[in-house]
Amino acid sequence: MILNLDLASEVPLYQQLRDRIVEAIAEGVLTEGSPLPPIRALAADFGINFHTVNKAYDLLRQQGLIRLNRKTGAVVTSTVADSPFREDWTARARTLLAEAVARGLPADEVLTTCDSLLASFRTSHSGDTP
Amino acid sequence: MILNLDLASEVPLYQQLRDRIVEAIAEGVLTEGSPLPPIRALAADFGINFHTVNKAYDLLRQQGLIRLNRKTGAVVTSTVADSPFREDWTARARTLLAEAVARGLPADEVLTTCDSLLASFRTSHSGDTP
Amino acid sequence: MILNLDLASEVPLYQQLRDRIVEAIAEGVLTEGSPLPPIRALAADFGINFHTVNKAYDLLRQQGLIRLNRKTGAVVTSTVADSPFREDWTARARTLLAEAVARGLPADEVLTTCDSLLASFRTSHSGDTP
Amino acid sequence: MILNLDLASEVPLYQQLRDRIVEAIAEGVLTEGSPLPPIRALAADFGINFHTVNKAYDLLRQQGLIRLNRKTGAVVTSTVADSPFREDWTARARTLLAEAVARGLPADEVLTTCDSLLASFRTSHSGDTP
DNA sequence: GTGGTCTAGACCACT
DNA sequence: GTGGTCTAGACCACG
Repeated sequence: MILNLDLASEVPLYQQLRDRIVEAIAEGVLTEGSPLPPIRALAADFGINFHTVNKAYDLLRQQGLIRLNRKTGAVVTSTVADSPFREDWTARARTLLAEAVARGLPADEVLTTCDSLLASFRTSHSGDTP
Repeated sequence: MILNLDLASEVPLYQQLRDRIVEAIAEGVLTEGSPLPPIRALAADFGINFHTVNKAYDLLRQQGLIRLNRKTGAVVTSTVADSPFREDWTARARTLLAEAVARGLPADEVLTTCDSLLASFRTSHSGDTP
Repeated sequence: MILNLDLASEVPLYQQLRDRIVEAIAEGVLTEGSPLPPIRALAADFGINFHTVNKAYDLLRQQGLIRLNRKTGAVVTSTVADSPFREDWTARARTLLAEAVARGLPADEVLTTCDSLLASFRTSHSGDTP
Repeated sequence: MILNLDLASEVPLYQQLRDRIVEAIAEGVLTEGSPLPPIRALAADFGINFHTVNKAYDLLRQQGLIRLNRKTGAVVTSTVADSPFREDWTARARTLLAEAVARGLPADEVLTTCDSLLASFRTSHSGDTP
């Protein structure tokens, strides 16, 4: 698993880390039961504070995407999207899509982009379980 | 134009305000040349400080969505999405879509949701001039 | 004389107008004694308020670049840069050049750009009086 | 780092502050990674409100010259001039140079002044690490 | 102890 | 009557 962090970005490191891991899960690179690297190891890899990694893992735990355990470390869990999540997500998607439309992107181009992005997830995912 | 702000939200007020206005533009409720309410008037409507509204308007100005003018007030401008915006937007969309997939939402359902949201923009927009 | 105004720009119209006229003088398109278009005619050309043009002309008058007269209209005057102007200009140049350097432009490239811009003025100017 | 602000100037304080910091970066007084004074400390130094300093810092952040962080405070970042900046800067340089020429400054004197100003940046910069 | 947000209220420039 | 600037002071989030 290769994660790209941008140290110069405006986005907080823990947020980037969470985002990259979420993307890895969506892509199927990480599946249910997959172990995540130990916090300290990952922190050492990036040369960042382990508290930062800890915070990212904690965010993922709160969202039910991983389980933290002293023995097993952090492992990916399977989740079902509950209703509150759907509502929240749809509201955020609404804002993001609105931004694209307001900035002049044609709706069909936006939808095509979404489709491509989703396809990139599906492809990598389906490849794992033939 | 009715804008919903959540005073108890984690999201800063000025951010919410910006988001609601972006959505209004996407919906076609606000079109090129549409005047936005004066800063102080809008602040009074919501019972918030005019500096907060000012910050939201300033964000919109930075993104080229509105123009601020002492004479004419704030008016919506037409914009064309430039290349940096497209890249940035796609990256953000990627993260958002990944979150949905990682949380267990089927890709086709996600795409349907996006389509519906985009359609809701199109509908309101085209509905203005039958 | 063709002046390009950007109605969508952040820069005030009267400022743009002043800038374009200053550039025309530097280029030699307008020389000492050249008449400027009547305020109302210029305003009509651009479809802007004549007060805006008036303000631009007034700025130019304050800086000694033109003379306003009921009979002759606005005519370009020859000026010699006085000491206060030199100081003020140098300070502004310092800030502008600093911005280029701070943003990573190499000093020699910046100087070359300045040279090219100045050459473009010289060329047009010298062509008028062979 | 000594910054000169003119409280009586037409130029907004936050703008002056931004300009002085940009100059300090160009001079090499501030280099990549250099910490800027905390907003409130700088405000106290000048006897101005911290919101004013905040606005100056925010401008610098928007232009990619500094990074703001709750942990590390404000630090100078290295930037590469992108194409839009180059165009914008050249347009502004054109106007500024035109003003000098229109006011009667000989082109070669103008160029010499630019050269001197740029040299003053280079000198201070290279002089730090002999 | 840092920057970020929000409130409150002043005066100014422009028109 | 508009947005723009500046001051003053509060509380919060982050680390």
